[in-house]
Amino acid sequence: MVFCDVPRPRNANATRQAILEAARERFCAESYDDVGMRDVARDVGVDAALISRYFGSKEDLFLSVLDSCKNGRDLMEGDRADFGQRLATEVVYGEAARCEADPTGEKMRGLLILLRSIGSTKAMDVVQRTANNRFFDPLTQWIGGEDAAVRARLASGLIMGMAIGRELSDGFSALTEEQRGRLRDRMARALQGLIDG
Amino acid sequence: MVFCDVPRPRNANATRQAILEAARERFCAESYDDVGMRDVARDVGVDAALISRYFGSKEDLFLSVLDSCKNGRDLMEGDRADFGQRLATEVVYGEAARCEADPTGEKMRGLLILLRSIGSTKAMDVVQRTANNRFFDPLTQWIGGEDAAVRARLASGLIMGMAIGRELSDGFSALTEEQRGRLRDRMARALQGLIDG
DNA sequence: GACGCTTGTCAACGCCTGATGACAAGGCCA
DNA sequence: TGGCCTTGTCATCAGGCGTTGACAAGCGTC
Repeated sequence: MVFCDVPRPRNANATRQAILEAARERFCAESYDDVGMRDVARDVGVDAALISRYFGSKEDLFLSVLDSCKNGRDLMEGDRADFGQRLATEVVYGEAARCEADPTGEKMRGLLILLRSIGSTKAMDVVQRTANNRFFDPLTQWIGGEDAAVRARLASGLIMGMAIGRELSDGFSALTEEQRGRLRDRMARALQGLIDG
Repeated sequence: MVFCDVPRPRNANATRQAILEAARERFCAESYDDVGMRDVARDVGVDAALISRYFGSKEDLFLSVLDSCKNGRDLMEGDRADFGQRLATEVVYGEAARCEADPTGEKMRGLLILLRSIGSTKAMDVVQRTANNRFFDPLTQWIGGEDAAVRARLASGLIMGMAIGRELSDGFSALTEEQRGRLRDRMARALQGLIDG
């Protein structure tokens, strides 16, 4: 992209932060295995060796990225009566809906990264742990009441599955605009039903 | 495992079949990227070069494996009124439930392979195409009626998401036996509701 | 028994990956 | 200006991958 840029100012903190952000974007778009240290380094305009020095290993970088992401708890902030609608909109419309409550899609980012790297045996430990600590458990606690654990599993399953279905079908491009709307509404209702009991 | 076996009888068809089955098992347990040609070859007791000769490339092997799996349509055979219960049992209990209708878990295998390799950019094309041709489309057609496409998306999303949730949490091991039962029942009801309209 | 096709092995190639240690250059301080 | 710690680069390593073409061995046929 930029091959005649001014040299990066010597600032370890800023560089570290830039690496973290570039990695976050990469891990959000590709799986753990498909993201290369050299790719991230190129995005930042830095040598790959520097990443190793700052973050240790690739797995540590992945962990740092996950830590830097919004907690699953952030998905639940806001009016409880709107939870289904909010989540369904985010999942069905994806980036297109990022204008009001979550302009950058930041709240979903952590979950997206986890979903991307499901299946990678190298990242499995981290993915499992993070999914439980930062997604399933907070959701269970937030739902509360009778059968909270069961309902949380169903809700998160629906969210994850629809997010994946969206990936598998190019953002539900085979559906008409009207159908997407009904998909959103049905999903919202299903989610809300799980929240309300 | 077996280092002093009798040499494999010279039978191209049988060898090809053995490779296909070993690959199917591998792709069912690991992602496209994590499965190595040498791994599959070792399982069969054959040199990796032979796989390349028989199947062309790794991607072709993956495609052959998917083709050899039960079609998504097989998931829907059986009593329509039991669809939710059958699928929910399969997904929630996994291998433990493979005794009656689907003793080998064969019917779910194709879907599992797709889920495992979601996220691998190298396999994405094949995964997308197969998911649509052999899973989404048949399900939509089978559901039929008003809003079939939308309901099919929701149903498949729920199935995929719960299957992934099961992977992420070691077969819902954090839930009690009773909770797993309720999870199954709730999921069955949700699915059946989507089928019935 | 020798030819010839089929079936399978072996060694190697080119490429890519994450990681390492030696080295260059910026910038602060005396 | 000269030393020194920090920040970043470069060449390189060991290891893994899928794939290839040359070679060995089995087996039917003449």
